[in-house]
Amino acid sequence: MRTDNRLSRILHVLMHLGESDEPITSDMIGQMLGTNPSLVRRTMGGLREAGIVGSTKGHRGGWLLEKPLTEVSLTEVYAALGEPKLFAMGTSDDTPTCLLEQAANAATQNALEAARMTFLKSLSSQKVSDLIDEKREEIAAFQKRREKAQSD
Amino acid sequence: MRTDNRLSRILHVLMHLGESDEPITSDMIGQMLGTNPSLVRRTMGGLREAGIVGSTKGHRGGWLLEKPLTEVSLTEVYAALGEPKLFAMGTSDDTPTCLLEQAANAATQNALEAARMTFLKSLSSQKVSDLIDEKREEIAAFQKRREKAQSD
DNA sequence: ACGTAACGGTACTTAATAAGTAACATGACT
DNA sequence: AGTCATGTTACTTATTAAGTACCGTTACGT
Repeated sequence: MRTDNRLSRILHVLMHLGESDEPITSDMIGQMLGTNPSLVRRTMGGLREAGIVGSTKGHRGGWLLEKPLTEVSLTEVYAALGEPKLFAMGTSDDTPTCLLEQAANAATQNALEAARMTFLKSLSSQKVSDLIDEKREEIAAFQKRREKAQSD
Repeated sequence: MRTDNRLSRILHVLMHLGESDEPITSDMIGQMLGTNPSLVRRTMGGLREAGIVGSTKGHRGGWLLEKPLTEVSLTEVYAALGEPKLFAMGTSDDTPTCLLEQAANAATQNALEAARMTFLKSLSSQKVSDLIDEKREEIAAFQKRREKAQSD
C-alpha cells in the first residue's frame, strides 16, 4: 500500500484550526495538504466522531476545533483516526502448527509490540499544542544562532 | 502493499536449517512456507550475500547454514534482508515550507524513530538460537503445568 | 422562496510494493 | 548425458491508502 500519512496530515490541520477563529472548509484544507476535499472529509470524519472537531454545513460552514489543542493528545488523534496500521511488517499465520514457526512469529511480534509501545508512549506524552511550542523554541534557537553568527 | 513477512519467514527457515545436516532445497522450503521456490531463492539471496547461509546447485544441492545460529543475531537477519521498511506510516513531504506542517512531520517522525530504535534493540538482544531455547522453555513449562494438573 | 456553499456519503480509480508465478540459462552431481 | 537445483529475469496478483467524481442534504444569505 501507499504510506499512510494521515496522522501527520491531521496534526498539521489541527494546528491550523487552532490558529483560526472561523471555520475552514474542506476545500481550503485540501489545498493545504495538496489533496482534494473529499479525502479531507473522509479523514476528518473520525475526528468529528471523537469530539475533537466539529463541522457545519452551508454558507460559512467548515471545520472548527471542539476543544483546545492543549487538551488533545497525539494518542487521541491517532485513536480518532482508527489507530491506523503502524507496521509494514508482520507474520503470516497466526496459529502455525510448526513449533519453529511459532518461535519465529513470537520473536517478530514481540519486537513489533515493543516498538508499538514506544510509539504510543511517544504520542501520549504530547498534546498537539506542544508541537507548536516546540517549533517556536526551535525557531527562537535558530534565530539566536543566526544573530550570534552575524556578530562573529 | 501486502504485509511484509520476510523476517519471520526467514527466521523460521533458519531454525529448520539449524536442525538439518543436509542441504534443504528451495522447493522444500517453499512447502514449509506455503509458497513457491522462486520466492524462496529471491529472499534467501540476501542471506547468502551476508554469509549467513550458503547454496549449492545440482544434485543434492540446496541451502545450508554457513555459521551456527548462536552467532546469528536477529539484527543481522533483518539487515541481510535489506532492512525492509518497518512502518506503514510516514510523512508526505520531507521539507515542507509550512512551519506547522514541519512541526507535525517532526512529531510523527520522532515517534516512529523512537519505535524503530526499540524494534532494533529487541532484535539485537537475541540470537536465532535463543528463539529455539525460549520455545523449549515454553514447552517445558507447559508440560510441567499439565503434569501438575494431572496430579491434582 | 431560491440560490449557493458546504458537508456527508457512496463508488470508483490509481499508486506502491511484497507476494506470488512462470520460464529459462547455468552449474553440479551421479 | 541426464537430471536436479540454483540464479535471474520478467510478469501478475493482492492489498490498502490516496486520489477522484458525483450527488444528496443542509444551512446560510439575499
